[in-house]
Amino acid sequence: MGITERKEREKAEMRDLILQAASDLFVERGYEQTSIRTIADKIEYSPATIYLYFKDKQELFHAIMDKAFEVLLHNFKSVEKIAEPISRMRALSEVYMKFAYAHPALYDLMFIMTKPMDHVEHAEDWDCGFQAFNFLLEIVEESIEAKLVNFKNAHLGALTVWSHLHGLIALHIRGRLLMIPEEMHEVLISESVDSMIELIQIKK
Amino acid sequence: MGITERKEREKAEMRDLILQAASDLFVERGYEQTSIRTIADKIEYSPATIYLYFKDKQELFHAIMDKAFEVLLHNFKSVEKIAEPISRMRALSEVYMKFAYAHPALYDLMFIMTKPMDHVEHAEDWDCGFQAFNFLLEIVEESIEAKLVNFKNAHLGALTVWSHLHGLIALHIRGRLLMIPEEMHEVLISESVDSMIELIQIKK
DNA sequence: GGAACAACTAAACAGTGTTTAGTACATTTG
DNA sequence: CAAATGTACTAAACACTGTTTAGTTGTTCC
Repeated sequence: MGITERKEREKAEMRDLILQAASDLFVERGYEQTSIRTIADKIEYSPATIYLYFKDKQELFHAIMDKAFEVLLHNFKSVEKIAEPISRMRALSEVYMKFAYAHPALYDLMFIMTKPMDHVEHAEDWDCGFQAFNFLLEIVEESIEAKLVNFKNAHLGALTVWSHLHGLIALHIRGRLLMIPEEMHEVLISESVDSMIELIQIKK
Repeated sequence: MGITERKEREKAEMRDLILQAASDLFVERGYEQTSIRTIADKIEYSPATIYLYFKDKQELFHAIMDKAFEVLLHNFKSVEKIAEPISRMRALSEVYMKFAYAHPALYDLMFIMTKPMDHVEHAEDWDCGFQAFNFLLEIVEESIEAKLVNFKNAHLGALTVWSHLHGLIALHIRGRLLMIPEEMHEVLISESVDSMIELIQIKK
């Protein structure tokens, strides 16, 4: 019965074709400028076809977000081999920042835009986000146990680190750092991350 | 010649009427759901009239943002009387957080949304943001001079504090804290701010 | 009273996300 | 093999969006 398998494969390929075209257009032109019609044009199908593979535009962009999280989580895994928790936290922060700078549009989709999250209310619907957060959470737990860091609990520590990183990126991506000369941005942001990781450590 | 004055006053009143209607609709239904037509309906004028007072939707929402910044800056002024810089920074942070929680839609407009900023490229076009940042900058400068805080320079300190506050609010407002139980959010966020202000101080 | 000007609007334009009804082809069945 | 079923796709429409144009109405000025 190879025939149904072939159909399934073709279906998956078509889904991927749409996803890839949408992702490319989104990265180069943004969300608003990526209309269902422009995606359809790019893959040379009619707009209605896209609705045979995705419920609506939101679901399509949620799928793009999921793929982006896969990349981020894959990058995260590269720091797992670092034994010392503080070094691992430093490395994780760097991977996170690098991802944001390499793919600002995708970062936007994952952590800033409302659109892909509008119908996500429960944690189960955002498994990818959960996994990424757990990565940080475990590092903080280990750091607390090793008395390297002085947070009341792991959630507080993880939230503090994450919100600092996110705040820097979000203000930058959304153009709110106009009051700081542009040539200072990069240096200042990486200095801010460094100093934050210094500050949270317990002084000996 | 009171006649031209009356006309000017009427023009300003009409502008304010549009602004207020748009602001109300935006706060209760969001940006997308606040169309030029719904604003026009609310004030019982035709959609085209709105374009006699604002170049486009973006300019209209930029004006709403400006008004929101006026409120924030007014709130900021209430901490000026606090002499001790660290206490003043703590108070400023609280005012900032309280504003964000009281007016999440406006906070979004001021610090997250791309729309009102799309045609703002130079600092001069964002005077309000500049003023708000300076408020924090001066406190950090004073704290550094008094050796209460150990940042290399004031810009680094201000960016660190602001991005942390913004990160917490932005992740919360845009629904990215799903991995943390909702009942913990408020406590955790205020604990995070407190601990940050503790950490940046020089230990004696 | 007639000209100039201002405020306002109806209607249209080009775009959006999405749905419906129907076509054309591949597969399965009698 | 021919007819029936099922699947993939699309043209066209619907109800919306921001914005512009041309034209109407009413006020102000000489």
